[in-house]
This record gives sequence, C-alpha cells and structure tokens, in this order.
Amino acid sequence: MNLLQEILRLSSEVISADQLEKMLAKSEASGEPLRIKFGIDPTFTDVHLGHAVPIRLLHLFQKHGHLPVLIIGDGTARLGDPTGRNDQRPPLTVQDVETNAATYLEQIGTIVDLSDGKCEVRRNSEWFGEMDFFDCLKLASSSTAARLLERDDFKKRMKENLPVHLHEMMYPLMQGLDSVKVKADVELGGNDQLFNLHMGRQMQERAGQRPQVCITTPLLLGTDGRKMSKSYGNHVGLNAEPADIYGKVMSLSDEGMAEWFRLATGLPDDQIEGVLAGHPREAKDKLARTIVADVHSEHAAEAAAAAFVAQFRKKEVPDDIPLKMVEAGSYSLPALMKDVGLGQSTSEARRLIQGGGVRINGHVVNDVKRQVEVVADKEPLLLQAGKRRFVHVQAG
RNA sequence: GGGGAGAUACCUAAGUGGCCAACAGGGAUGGACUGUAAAUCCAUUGGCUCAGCCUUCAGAGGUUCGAAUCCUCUUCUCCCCA
Repeated sequence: MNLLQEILRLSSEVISADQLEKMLAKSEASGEPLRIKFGIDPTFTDVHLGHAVPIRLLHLFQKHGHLPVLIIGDGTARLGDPTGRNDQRPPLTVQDVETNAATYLEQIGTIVDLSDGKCEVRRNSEWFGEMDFFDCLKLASSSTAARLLERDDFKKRMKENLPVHLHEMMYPLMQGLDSVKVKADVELGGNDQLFNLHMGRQMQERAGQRPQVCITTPLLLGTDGRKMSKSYGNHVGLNAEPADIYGKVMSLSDEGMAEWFRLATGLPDDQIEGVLAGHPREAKDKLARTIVADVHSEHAAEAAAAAFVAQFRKKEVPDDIPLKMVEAGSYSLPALMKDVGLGQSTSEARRLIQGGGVRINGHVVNDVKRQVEVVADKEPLLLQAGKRRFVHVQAG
C-alpha cells in the first residue's frame, strides 16, 4: 500500500485527492517535505483516542518524511471552538491553557516525534497576540455573515433559538489565519472540522498562497456509540491507566468494533477481518490489548487483560486497591463511605447500600445504620461499591 | 430603540397559590441476567445526625397563614419590528 492509499484509508474526505497526489509526487521529486498542519486547542487536559485518529495520520505523513506543523491553539482556546457545541464554552484562563498545552504535547508525543527538525510546534498566540482591533476587523472582512452562518452548528443553534455570539463566528477565521501563517500544504482534522479547514483554504488563496489540501478523518465514536467525549464518560484517554483503557474498550458496543480496529489500531485490514470473524468477546479482547499495547506496552496489555478476567469474569478482588487511612473509631457506614470517596454524599452512599451494591470484606451489607469499627493495627477493611470500586480502609 | 415570549434538578420538559424535593422521558448509578456488548426487568437519582429535618425552581426584594406558581426590580436568552 502506498502513502496515498494509506491516507485514504484513514480519512473520510480529502479535498482534493488529485491535488494531494500531485503534491506528494512533486515533493518526492524535489525532496522538499510537505507541511502538514494539525491544530489542537488546549481546552482540557485529556487527549483521547478520538483525537488520536488525525494524530496517527499526522504520524503517517511524518514517517514518510513530511513535516508535521503542530499548532497549539493557545489563542483560539481562549475563544473556544463552537464546533458541535450547543452552548458556549466557558472562557479559559491563561494558566489553564498553559497547563493543558503541556499535557497535550506530552500525550501527542507518544504518537508523533516532536523533536526539533522532525516537527514544528507553534502557538497561535504568536500571531494573535500581536493583532490590534484593526487587524481583527481586517480578519473579519475576509468572510461574510451568510457564509459563516452556513455551518451546521450555527444553523442548528439558530433553529433551536439558541444564542450564537459574534466572537464564535470568528473562530473559523482564526483557524484559517493559522494556515496562512504557517503556510500549510495540508491540514488534518476530525470530520467535524471540514468547515474550518475549508476556511483555511479560502484564506490562503486570498493571501496569494497555494490553498492547502484538507483531509478529514472519521470520527471515532465513544464506547456507547455516541460521540466520544469526556463528559459522556465514553472516551479512552491516552494518559489513562492500562487497566482503565482495557476496561473501557471491553465496554465498547459490538457494532463499533470494526471502526475501532481501523481507526485506533495499526493492524492491517486482512488481519482485522480475521479477528472479527471470531467470537465478539475474543475480538474485543484483541482490540483492547492492541490499544493498551500501543499506548503503554505489550506487558501492560497482558497484565490488564489478566486482571480484567480475574475481576469481572471470575469476580475476584483486584490486587491494586487504593488504601485510605482514617482515624480509628466507630463510623456509620454511609459516613465512612463518603470519607473514603465511595460516594459524593452520605445520601448517595445510603442509596448504594439500599440498592445492595455495597460489600464489606466481600459480604453484602444492606443495613444503612450499620456501624463500622476501624481499629488500629488490624488488617485493612475492604469496602466495595458496585462492581469496580474498591477501597481498603485502615486506621492511621 | 419599540413590542412580545421565556429562564424549573445532569439534559429535555410538566407544574400557574397549599396534595411539590417537584409529572414524564433521556442519561447516570445500583441490582438480576450476561461477554463490564446488546436487549430485558427491578430500584435509586438535592442534602443531613434520614419514619424526621434542612436547602432548592435565574438573582434580589415584596404580598400571603402558605409561593416554582402572584407583584416589583435586576441579570440572561429567543422572536418580531426598526
């Protein structure tokens, strides 16, 4: 499979494939690498597997000698990408943005080689920080209200009588300006980014540059089939623990497996087909192992799989249970649970107990008024809430 | 600038003076079943020193024995006109 074919396999739309093919050929002939732009706004701390799809593609380009231009949207993050949002993002402080940016780079670094010469990392505050109001007006004049309002997100919000703020309309223009500033040859993004990518093309043309090729990648859906998002809890974070990643992947719906294999693993198509032909549980195990091995290591994947089988299929108690120290004494069970973090409130703990989801040392307790003695110098008490929350409690 | 509509719990959304910690659905959590898939069923879904009490219906005041519901002001949003 050549580079172009591999790119097409991981993308949902390429504008245009012809242009890309020519660019690749020209670059090969001249030895001049293509500048592949990928922007990410440091609006939160977790990069998840869904974000990783375009990043994998970026890496693919890098492997073939092209230059990733990674844009940390520390300017745009202050504003917030309205893509797919039904509400406005809360504004972030400079501090938040900085912390997030650092963790982002760390996580992206596990996939793409970020070292000097191999990759260019830019922050868009570099140019946005210098612009004054008149520069903004000029930027605003590069498109029209009607054009910007065409986007689905805005149209939808207008239709639902939700607010669309003026500054949100500037977002695509800002992203477009990024492309102009870094003279991108190609820009990658999730398939909800098509509008923004297009804007870059348009603005480069106005600026007298060769318009970038836009490549969008399919959206990797969350484990429950909805859009992958931290707020739904259906995401797999790149900085998550092996056991966590493994478990999350195992909770994926069967329907999603084929797509996950293609987008989230580097396995070749024929091998994927072979695995999918077998038992769905085995296939999912393979998927989960592969992903854990990618993010962490083979060894971690092996351990995660074994721990999973023990805990959920054999219902054994896991061996890495967090230990919480409390003062020795007599506690009402709900209060103790709240203290050690098994529940936000005593009321919630109480509900768990009433629902039969709480065990002490393996025995179900459904008496809300149960007093628990925590005595010094004794074996820790094992508290369990639900299937997967375990805590050891010890006096100290 | 003028006129109209609206803000209810995680989300959608009912409730227009006491029967309201607030209908219903979604989501979430716990339980049964199981492959931590799907489907199905049951329970829970403000807090607490929990048969009781306390704090909630955008915010601040007010009327009333009693307010999510009525009045006044404030903030925010949408629609129509300019």
